[in-house]
Amino acid sequence: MPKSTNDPQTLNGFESDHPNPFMSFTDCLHGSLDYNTLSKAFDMSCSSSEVISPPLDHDNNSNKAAGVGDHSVGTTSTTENPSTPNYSSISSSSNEAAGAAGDDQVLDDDSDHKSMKNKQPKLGSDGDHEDKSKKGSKAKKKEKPQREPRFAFLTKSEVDHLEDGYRWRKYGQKAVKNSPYPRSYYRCTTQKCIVKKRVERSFQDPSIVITTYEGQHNHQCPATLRGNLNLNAVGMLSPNSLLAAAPLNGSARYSHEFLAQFLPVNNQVELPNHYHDHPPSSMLYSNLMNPHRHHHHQQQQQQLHAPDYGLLQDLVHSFSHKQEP
DNA sequence: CGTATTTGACCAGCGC
DNA sequence: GCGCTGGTCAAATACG
Repeated sequence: MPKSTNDPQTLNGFESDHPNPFMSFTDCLHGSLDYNTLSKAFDMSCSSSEVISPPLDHDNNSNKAAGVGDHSVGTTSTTENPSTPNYSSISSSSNEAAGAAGDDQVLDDDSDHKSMKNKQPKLGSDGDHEDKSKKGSKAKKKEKPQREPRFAFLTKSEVDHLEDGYRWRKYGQKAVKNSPYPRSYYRCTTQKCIVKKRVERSFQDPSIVITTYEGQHNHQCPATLRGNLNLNAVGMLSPNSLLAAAPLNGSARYSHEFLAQFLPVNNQVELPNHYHDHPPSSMLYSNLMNPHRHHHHQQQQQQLHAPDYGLLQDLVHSFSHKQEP
């Protein structure tokens, strides 16, 4: 799985020493970034900024799902093309929020209960009687499993499975309705770590990959441990690949503040020359927020504006609205 | 041979 | 109640 080491951004060396107070994706992923932080961000946005994103649920779930899909995970072709930065967006949702908003399934939290559920008697397996007992317990009470926080990264990349410094094991793949691209399900391979992630690719804009993380890592980033700072999540998902951010749940709202937390890098890191041609996230970010600037990036925007289905659409629209009051 | 991926089946939730 | 859909499991397979 670690085959795919894409990450165009590793080059930046951004996080290699992200000296700042801002958190890296990695931080976020392994929990350094307190969920509350995000919540706060959202709260702020809620109170201070306009709603740019409709609850995900307003659309049909399937559509959302349809919008994106993924394929090969393990790594197909890692296109480490420094010249082709990925643009990604981040979004998050909180447990409660998730449930409350009745958000859709793409990010749906219920994946948890599903996992809890005891499915599979499956052939061969001893599941039979166990299953029964399980069912019994299930029947007793289906205490809702607590939902894990989720963060979605909208990434513009040719690589489906973005290297984020953690090790993932693929445990499933499903075809996405209305999309030629499947959705892949991954689980952190670290023991006791329940973090999961879903990778989907927009079929309208196949260059966009949506990675949804669920839960927080309760361990150090393997890459970091190895001393390979370049493998930091941020490095992979890269700041320069940030496209936009959007909350996954209906209750959350976008905000500059929120985004700022994920798009800090630019502010504190000096970019390689080639980034002048391919401005990093912040650029894009500002672009998203201020469409009238950075013309040559409007392309990206347009892609995003395209009536996509699914999460992508939501995300995109959110931004669109935000931009155009 | 151990580990990771693929793939079909299973299950729960939701809408009708 | 039925069918659809998303999410997960685990046997089978692939890969090193």
